[in-house]
Amino acid sequence: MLGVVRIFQPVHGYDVRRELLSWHLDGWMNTKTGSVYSALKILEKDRLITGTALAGEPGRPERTEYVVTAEGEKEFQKLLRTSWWQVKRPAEPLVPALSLMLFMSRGELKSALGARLKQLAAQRDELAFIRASIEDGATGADGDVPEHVREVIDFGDSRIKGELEWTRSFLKRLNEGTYSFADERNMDGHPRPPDTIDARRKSL
Amino acid sequence: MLGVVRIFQPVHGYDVRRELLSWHLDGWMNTKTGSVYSALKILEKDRLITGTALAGEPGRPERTEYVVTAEGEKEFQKLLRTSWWQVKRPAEPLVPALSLMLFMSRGELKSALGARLKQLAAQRDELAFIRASIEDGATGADGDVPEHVREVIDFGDSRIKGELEWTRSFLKRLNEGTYSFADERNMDGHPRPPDTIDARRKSL
DNA sequence: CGAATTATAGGCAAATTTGACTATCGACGT
DNA sequence: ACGTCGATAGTCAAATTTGCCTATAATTCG
Repeated sequence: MLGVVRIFQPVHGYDVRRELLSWHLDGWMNTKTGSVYSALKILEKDRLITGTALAGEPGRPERTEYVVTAEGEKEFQKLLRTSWWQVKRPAEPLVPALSLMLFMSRGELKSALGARLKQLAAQRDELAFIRASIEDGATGADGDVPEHVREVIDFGDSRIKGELEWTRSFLKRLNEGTYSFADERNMDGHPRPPDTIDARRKSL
Repeated sequence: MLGVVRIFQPVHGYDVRRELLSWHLDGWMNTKTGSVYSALKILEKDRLITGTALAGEPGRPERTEYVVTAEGEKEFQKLLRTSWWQVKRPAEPLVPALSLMLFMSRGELKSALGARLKQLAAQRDELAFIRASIEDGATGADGDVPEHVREVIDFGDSRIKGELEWTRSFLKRLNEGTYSFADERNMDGHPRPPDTIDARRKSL
């Protein structure tokens, strides 16, 4: 990401990785270690940044520091502004599974949703913890995480709240017997009546 | 995606694309035309599906139909269940821009957020429209979209609601003068007082 | 001290995705 | 009868990403 270089320049690849981690952006972007270096190379090829090989210090000759060029600065502003002005839908990892939900059994699906509720709650706790570790008025001038990174946390938290709400309402619908699952299909194609009656039948 | 083949088998590549579109999954998954065919080839290589070349009909000899193997069925169940039991965080496209927000001006950011609110509202309207086009009790047996696809819509709608809430609260914070933007930095490094005072100063 | 682990720095082959392209058939208007 | 447009069906090179690998300094720990 061009922006990271823009903030921390001059930087080398390892710095970029480190800062992405320290701002806790790794959970919301898919940036693996390897892709940082190739991204930098591509940016350099496109003349948006320029790299200088640093040999200086004793045993560490292999290090390339990058700075943003004038062209890169222009491109950066353009990218930043379109990111803000244009809403882009993220790829939701649950959607494929959701489309295939009828291949599960109603019982397992309910259990899985319960597990998801717990995991989502745990994620929110973790976010709260990270948020609390950001100092009031931090500017990022020292090595610290600047205050506005809290917005990243809050943004994520809101999305999770949204998913929590949907999960609860979906669970309610499942309990009411909505939909006909793979293990419930009988002649007429209607869903089976809810659990109480099933249980009675079983006890016969 | 293995699952799509599982539902519609036997299918060929073009079918897969068509069904993904008809279920409106394209907005939440990143599946471009080309990737469908390579995905099918990989699944075939791994023996999860088997393809049969169909020449039959007049002018269209090039067509390969796929069915899921026994192994593929097992793998399918495994993938489906881990997708449900394990919450995975999506890559949020706004997060990079959010981290770089201080490189914007407060004014433009507020305008952009206003535009986002409108776009998000429009997306919800569109989702409502699609949702309404799904018939009650549809099973997907004919060419229609099965009823449970509504859950996909509702899931997405909840995420959007979450983003809407955050956007409004962020806008409020911006109006209160929180954070110090690139165009607002003065000696002491503190944010400027809120708009009212700015306006007064301007009128002098 | 010496060994093991962690932090620093980066490379690269293989897998995957992208996006633009080819080619045929049928329907439609003119 | 002809050109065009959209739907059908799929290919492929180039761009990108992934995972795992190398190597040295620094730090920890019994």
